[in-house]
Amino acid sequence: MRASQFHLFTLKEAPSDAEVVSQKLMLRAGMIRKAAAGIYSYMPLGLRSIRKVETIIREEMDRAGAMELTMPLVQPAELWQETGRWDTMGPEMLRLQDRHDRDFALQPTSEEVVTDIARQEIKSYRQLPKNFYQIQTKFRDERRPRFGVMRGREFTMKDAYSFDRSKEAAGHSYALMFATYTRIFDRIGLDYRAVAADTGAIGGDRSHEFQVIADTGEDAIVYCPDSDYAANIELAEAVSLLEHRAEPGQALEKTPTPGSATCADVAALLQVPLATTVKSLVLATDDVDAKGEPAGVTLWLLLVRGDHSLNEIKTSKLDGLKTGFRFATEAEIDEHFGCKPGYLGPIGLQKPVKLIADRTVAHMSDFICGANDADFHFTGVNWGRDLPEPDVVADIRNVVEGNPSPDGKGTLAIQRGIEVGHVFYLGDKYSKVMNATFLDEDGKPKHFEMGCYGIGVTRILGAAIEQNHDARGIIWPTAIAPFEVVICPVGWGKSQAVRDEAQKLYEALRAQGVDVILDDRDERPGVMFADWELIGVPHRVTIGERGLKEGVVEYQGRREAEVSKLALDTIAAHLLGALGQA
RNA sequence: CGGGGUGUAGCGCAGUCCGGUAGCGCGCUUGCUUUGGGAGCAAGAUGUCGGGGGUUCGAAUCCCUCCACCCCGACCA
Repeated sequence: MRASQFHLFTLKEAPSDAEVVSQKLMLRAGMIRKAAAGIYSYMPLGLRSIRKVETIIREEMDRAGAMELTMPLVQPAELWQETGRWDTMGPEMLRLQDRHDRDFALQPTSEEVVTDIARQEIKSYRQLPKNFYQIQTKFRDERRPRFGVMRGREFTMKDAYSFDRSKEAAGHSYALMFATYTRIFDRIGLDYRAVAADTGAIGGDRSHEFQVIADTGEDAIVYCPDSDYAANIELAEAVSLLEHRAEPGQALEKTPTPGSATCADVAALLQVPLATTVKSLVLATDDVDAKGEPAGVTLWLLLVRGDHSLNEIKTSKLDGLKTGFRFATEAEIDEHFGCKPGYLGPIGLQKPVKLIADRTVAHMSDFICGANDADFHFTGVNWGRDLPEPDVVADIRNVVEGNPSPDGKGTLAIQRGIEVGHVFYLGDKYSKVMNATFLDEDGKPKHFEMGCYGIGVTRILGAAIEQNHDARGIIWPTAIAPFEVVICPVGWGKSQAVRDEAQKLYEALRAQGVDVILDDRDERPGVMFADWELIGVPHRVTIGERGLKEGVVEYQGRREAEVSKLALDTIAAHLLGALGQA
């Protein structure tokens, strides 16, 4: 490719509405252009990187025996009504009508369509296993699109769906996809980690996320440096930090704590460690009677140690809270506790509430909690003596750095991550409701055991940049760079020797299959260097008259601080070597 | 969806309080000079001042209304 024929358009300043670094750099480098909130055009430069990601995914999916197809972007409401998701998906799914007023959805995902395909096409266990995938545009009408391509509304996703005859076979499909994802992300060349993940609305018992490590990631991932334990913080198990409860050593005392409404304030005021305090959080569930009519409200008091935070995902799995909960209103709190938030505690309630203690809290003694009296806390509180044992003891907190690993092999560390892939075991959730069956060996119909596997293609670009950039711009991993090598001739317009040598090298590299661009725009060197550093091409060769007189050209890797001079006749081999290693 | 903010040239911004010929920098076009890290000089082009309505002799500026976009939060296969 010659730069004069390519559409290059770089900006010195990023549009003011761009927030994260990947979004700014992609806009400045001319890779994307915004059309509306969360909706982008992929310009030729950006599309080149997209295509490289897609190619790697295709090669590895095909290698794993999966088959590519494409399913419709506009999907009929009937299929979504079959699974009930037409009603449960909410406004995240964009709906539209055709000229006959029939309802359709822009696909946010394709379980319904693919399950419909399977039930029509797959009749026998002899046809199993099968794995269908597509690389397709998705649309999710996010309440708040942000971070450029990291959380867009329209985006490209590879979604795959496996069909198996048994749970055991589905386990093999899952393992194969896990291994395939590992190969894909290894090839792309990003620093990533596979972590156990919450299964969310899908349910099922197995799920892993592939997280690209970046400080700007939206997810917190927990891992143990001394073992292979790794999980999303939503899921990561928090063990009790106290082996067993110590005997009471202090008397219960009501202590004035004026103006100290948070655990941190109380600990500072009383000059005790934050870990001796207990935080009270109040949730509410709206009860219904047998007829489905509203039947009052149940309040739940959740206790976590003062330096810990509530994990709402874990909480939502507890009996009684599975069907949804909300934070209690001030009126409800006042009615049950006789006190405003800030000084709440489990002792001296006006009305009964369900008491749930975190594992660590259940083992604490001589702790400090609110006294249900404004500007007062209890100190020296002990279970059994000062208040009854909690109704439920459960893991309801987020782990923090340094906690023991649940596998008992060391302590936990935490990093931020960007979710770029997700593998799910679905079971028969969709095949059952859509009555998708095949005839098994025994002649009886059985529901497919399914799995689904997503990769955010466009998000990978954002994640790659979040992880790899400097003050000058993007630093692409070679595998997904829009170009592998750029040749910058200095004095293109006036030096025949420079033109000749630049073109010779360009042709030689092309003949070797190198993805090279020749900057024949006759720009000044500063302009060329700045553009290509912004765009992030990993290898640059500079050819000028000055060097040619000595028979050398200059090479600079995008990550290298210094240029190195190389003999003209060795540069092609040097580049091939550098690319081979990448 | 709740709270906050911003809309003026392709991009970044000033002008709005206090109404009176729409500006600056970058980019773009043309010419000359220059040529190893975002060149200099000169001459140019580009705006329904987010939309609609109102007040006024006169509105980017004041009032009403709608819209878009951004940030924080909540939400999230």
